Amino acid sequence: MQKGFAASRMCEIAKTANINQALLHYYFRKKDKLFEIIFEQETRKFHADFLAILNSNHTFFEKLKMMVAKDLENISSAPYLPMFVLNEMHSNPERLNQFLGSNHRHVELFKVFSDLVFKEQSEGRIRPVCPRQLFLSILGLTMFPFLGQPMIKHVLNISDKVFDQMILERVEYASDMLIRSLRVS
Amino acid sequence: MQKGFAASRMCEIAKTANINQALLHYYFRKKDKLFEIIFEQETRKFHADFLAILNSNHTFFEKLKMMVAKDLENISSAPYLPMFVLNEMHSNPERLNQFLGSNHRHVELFKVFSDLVFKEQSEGRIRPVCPRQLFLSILGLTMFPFLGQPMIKHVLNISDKVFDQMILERVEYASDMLIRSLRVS
DNA sequence: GTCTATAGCGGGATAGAC
DNA sequence: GTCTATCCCGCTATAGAC
Repeated sequence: MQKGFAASRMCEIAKTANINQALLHYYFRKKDKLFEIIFEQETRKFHADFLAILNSNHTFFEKLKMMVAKDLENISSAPYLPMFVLNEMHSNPERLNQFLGSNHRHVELFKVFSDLVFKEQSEGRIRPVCPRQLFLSILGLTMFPFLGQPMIKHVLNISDKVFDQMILERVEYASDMLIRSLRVS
Repeated sequence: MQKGFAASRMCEIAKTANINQALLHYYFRKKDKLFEIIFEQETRKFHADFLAILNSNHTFFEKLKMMVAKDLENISSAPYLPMFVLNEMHSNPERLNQFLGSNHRHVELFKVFSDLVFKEQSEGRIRPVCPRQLFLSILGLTMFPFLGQPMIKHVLNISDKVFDQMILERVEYASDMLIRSLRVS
């Protein structure tokens, strides 16, 4: 996940797993196949958590905060995942169809979100807003710190510890920002 | 820039440039060296534009909007750049010191931004806010759509044309969001 | 299932003619 | 400067013993 598909070496993966390179091939056949399994597995959790929150009984603003919190929590436990997934889709867009093309899980997820936004909007609880822009903003606010982690640590001139602290504080900061931008007053 | 360092092929680069692979090596010696030149060159512009805006005579909110607009404009003309830069720093953090370690351009840029935020804050024109969090938010709101472009197009189920339109509208959306979150009222 | 050894090729880099 | 031909290493993948 740290190095991405092309820069990863089968022998290095085997060594890290304390097994032989031949054994690694015995289990997964091909590097491609190993990749697909990891990719699919790691992606699934995000989808499930988001959907559970959207379908819960909380207010919209509560849901927003929960999404931000859960997203930051999930990524924190696998900080290389966002870059891994997004980079692979950049350098190899065919993979997209390969995995997401067949099932429409993700498209459906956004539809649930979008319907919810329109409902809140028509009932006057939030300002008029484009659901797409809002969705991108949520993901951008949570995922970007991890996507840019090495550069950010350098530019902000902070240690690993301060970075982690910043991520903890980001739940409050990002959800507050989203909510302020949506309030009708 | 699309495929990243590891997945890029010298022969493919040569073919695209309509030259011979040997000639490519004649000019740049090594793949590494070619990479460094591109990396350094492409990174420079962002820094200069940001600094110019921060040092201009506009109000803070105007500056915010200009930063968002200029950032989106710059990235739009090189949509693969953010992923190229950030991914390379992920998979090969040593490069960071190699390029940014020696000169402190970027650290200084953030200091200018940070000082400005504190000034606005102490003079009561914006709510108290952590400059780091705000800085990350600006970059996240502008860069994420490009970092996640292939996945976003799929999840939102939109065409290239709609995506481009969305980016145009994002200047208003993102700056509005930032400003709403900072207003004192 | 787990290992050693190696096939086989893709790709970076160079030699050397022109 | 520009080309063709080629070296050679690194990496995926497999063959085959145990």
